[in-house]
Amino acid sequence: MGGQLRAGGAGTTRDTLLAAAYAVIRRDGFKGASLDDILAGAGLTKGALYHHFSSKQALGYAVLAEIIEPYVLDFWLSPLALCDDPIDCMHSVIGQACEEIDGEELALGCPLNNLAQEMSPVDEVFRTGIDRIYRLWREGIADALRTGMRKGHVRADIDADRAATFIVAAVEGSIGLAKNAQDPEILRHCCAGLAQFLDGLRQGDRPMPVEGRG
Amino acid sequence: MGGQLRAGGAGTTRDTLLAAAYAVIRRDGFKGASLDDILAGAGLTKGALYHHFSSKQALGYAVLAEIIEPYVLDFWLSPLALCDDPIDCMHSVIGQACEEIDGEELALGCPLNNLAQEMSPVDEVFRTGIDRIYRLWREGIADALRTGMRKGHVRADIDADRAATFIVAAVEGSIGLAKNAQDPEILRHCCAGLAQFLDGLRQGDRPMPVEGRG
Amino acid sequence: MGGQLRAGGAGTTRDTLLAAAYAVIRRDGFKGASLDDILAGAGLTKGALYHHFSSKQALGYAVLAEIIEPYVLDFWLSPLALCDDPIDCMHSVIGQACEEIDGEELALGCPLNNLAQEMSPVDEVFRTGIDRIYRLWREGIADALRTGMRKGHVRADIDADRAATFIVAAVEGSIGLAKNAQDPEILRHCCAGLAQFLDGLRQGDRPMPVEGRG
Amino acid sequence: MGGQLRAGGAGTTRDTLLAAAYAVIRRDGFKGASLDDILAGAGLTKGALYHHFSSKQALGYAVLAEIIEPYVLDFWLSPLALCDDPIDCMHSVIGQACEEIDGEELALGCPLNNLAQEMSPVDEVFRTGIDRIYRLWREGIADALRTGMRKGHVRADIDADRAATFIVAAVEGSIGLAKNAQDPEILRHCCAGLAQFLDGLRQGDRPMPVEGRG
DNA sequence: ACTGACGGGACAACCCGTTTCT
DNA sequence: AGAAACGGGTTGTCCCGTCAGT
Repeated sequence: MGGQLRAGGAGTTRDTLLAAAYAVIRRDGFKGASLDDILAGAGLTKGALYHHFSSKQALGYAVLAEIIEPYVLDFWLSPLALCDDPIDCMHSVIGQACEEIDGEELALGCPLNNLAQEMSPVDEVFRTGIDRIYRLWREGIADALRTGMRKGHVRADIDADRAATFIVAAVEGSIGLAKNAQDPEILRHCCAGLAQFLDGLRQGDRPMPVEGRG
Repeated sequence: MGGQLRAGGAGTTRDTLLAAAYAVIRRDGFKGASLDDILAGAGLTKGALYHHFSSKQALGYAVLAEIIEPYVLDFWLSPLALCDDPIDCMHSVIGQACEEIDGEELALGCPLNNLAQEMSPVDEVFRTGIDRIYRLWREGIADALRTGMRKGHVRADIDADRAATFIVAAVEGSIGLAKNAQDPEILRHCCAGLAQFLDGLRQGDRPMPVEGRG
Repeated sequence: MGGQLRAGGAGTTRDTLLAAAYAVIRRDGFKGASLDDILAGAGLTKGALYHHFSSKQALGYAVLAEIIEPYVLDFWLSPLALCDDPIDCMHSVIGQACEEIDGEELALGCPLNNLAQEMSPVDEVFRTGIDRIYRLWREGIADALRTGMRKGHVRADIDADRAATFIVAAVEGSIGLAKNAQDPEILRHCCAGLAQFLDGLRQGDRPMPVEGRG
Repeated sequence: MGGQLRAGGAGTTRDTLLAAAYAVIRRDGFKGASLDDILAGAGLTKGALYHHFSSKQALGYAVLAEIIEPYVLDFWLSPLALCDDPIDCMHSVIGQACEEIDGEELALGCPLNNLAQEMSPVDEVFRTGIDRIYRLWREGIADALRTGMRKGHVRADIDADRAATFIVAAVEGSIGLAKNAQDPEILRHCCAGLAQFLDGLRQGDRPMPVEGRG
């Protein structure tokens, strides 16, 4: 494809469209995102959009696969590949998430969860693409937990797949709750609960006592 | 609201509209729900709707306040008012939720979370109404945990508000994850993780061992 | 239906829409007819149109069934029901058509043939509806010819169905040719040829000599 | 036109475009034929098209003049130049047309008539070009009839121009009627009627008896 | 000679609200 | 109280034409 010609340089028109679409979709949802808004944000016109994408659906699928998927997997999984103790690692990733998500970012929620709740009942392609990301996310955590078991950091009597699934669910639920409350305090409380659950997975049985009441 | 005037009689036109709106909104989201679809489901016409509600927004707010709020609070909180041990009680409520949510119900997700993720960033009235329900839900659980502390069923060194917030977040996250996966197994795994967290709150320190790997 | 309420009075909104659509479709074809043009001609708006018709297709089908079909059948068949000699009768109908079709009317052609040539290869519903009209038209002529045979006006050794089919084809072909030429002379020449064919069907074997050269 | 410059070589890019455009226009009409479809069929892109043709209209005019005109005139007129008896000759040409036009070909109708009915009221250049072809067609038949008169094959008391015009009209009407019916039987019936008309033009006055009823 | 990106406009479909009338 | 007609606006889609680049 002609795309190869400029694969080296960043900032193709296609990338501009994806970025603008990502921003509007995140704010207004997929159905609520108007193409005119996206195009205004990208500084382009209908002709450009329909040259690169056959439909609004196709644009949305590309945003999911090329923007959201790498972002989520990179943020949550790549630290796990480098760390020694997966529980320590997840603690720090969650802490980082709590810090980064503030102000306007907080009110927008998780782009993956937003799409999932809106589109999965009505669009099978979206649902499949989102399911793929969730599966990779869960498998990445489960693999890290199993590695941690072999190294003696994680209790061996737990089911890594189930724990990973619950961790993902709790993360998404926490962000979603804080998004609606528009209150970073809520997010921190949830992160504390999640941290408590993570500590329950540590080798050495006895969970860490919860930090004193605020 | 005017609904109180005819609260005695069942099956009013207003109730029919609310029920039909609830069904369509749950499936298609609020923006995606067309008034024509709702009206067709109710067997009524525009005139009836705008006689009872001033706008689509007003209809949505009424669905939230009169259908979703009582449903959520009744399902999750009323058992806690009757039980002795809140942790046992929540175990059974969660178990009930896991059983009830299957097939088509599973794919539709939690009506409260659906509305929250879709509307809270773009409609402040919705956000406030949803926030109210989440707050009541969290307070109900926190109150039950505090009562359980006094009775000696719950560890005294935890923060009841934080734990309650995390529980609500984990519940919504679990349903949301299972909704996208369309897989009741996912929901059961998440419930097991949540149960594990709940057991960590028990007086008597040592968490229940997780059931053996499937 | 509510339509019964105003069935007695002429000039319903629906009729206005049909008439305006007929005019624009006849001029620009079905695909070329813009809804905005039709609505401007009717003095109405989108809301009115989509209240009465579910789509542009549905509007087109209604124009075919409620405007074009009665017009064609009434113009060509009702005289045959009253006449004694079908060949005399068709002579006069064809003569009437030649006179009526002039100027702007000539350049627009036959509305039935226009729709047939444009839509029959790409829209099965149109094709079926048009085929129905052509069938009724052919059958009406064939019945009249058979009646004429019994009365001794028409040769008994011809196939009435085949003759009727050819007559319809020749009529449409003649109008179509004159439409493109925008020349009423062409139409008159064709009508003369058709008249010659009709005379060949008369009882008394020997065809009328053609009128002398122009 | 520039086409003459490369008339010697077959399979030029220009010819490819014309062939692809002819195929799509025949199926979808001129307005309905999208340039993207034509280009996809030709395996070329916009740049190639607008290098050879200044607009979609120009492409259509070229299809008419360089594809349709030679095809129609060659099919209908060249046999007449070789035959001795024009009526015998037309019988065989019509019979050939009846045999060749079947299945998918039947449903597409006559490319000349298709263009005429769609475009002649809205595009004067098309109308003129089509009129030219019809005129040449009619004149070719009329000339053959006049030659036949001199040789004694054709009745001398008819107007050759009028007869030729009616023959062309009847041919187009017959193909058009069969196209809509999607029934080769209709076409055969019409051809029989046309054959009957042709026999009425023979020297020797008495028309051939029609074949017995089917 | 030909490619691909892009501009800009038009169209059908849909949707929410209002109003009139029964 | 409710049915039906209608207004007015927005959205996704598609399509023709141009232009810089090779």
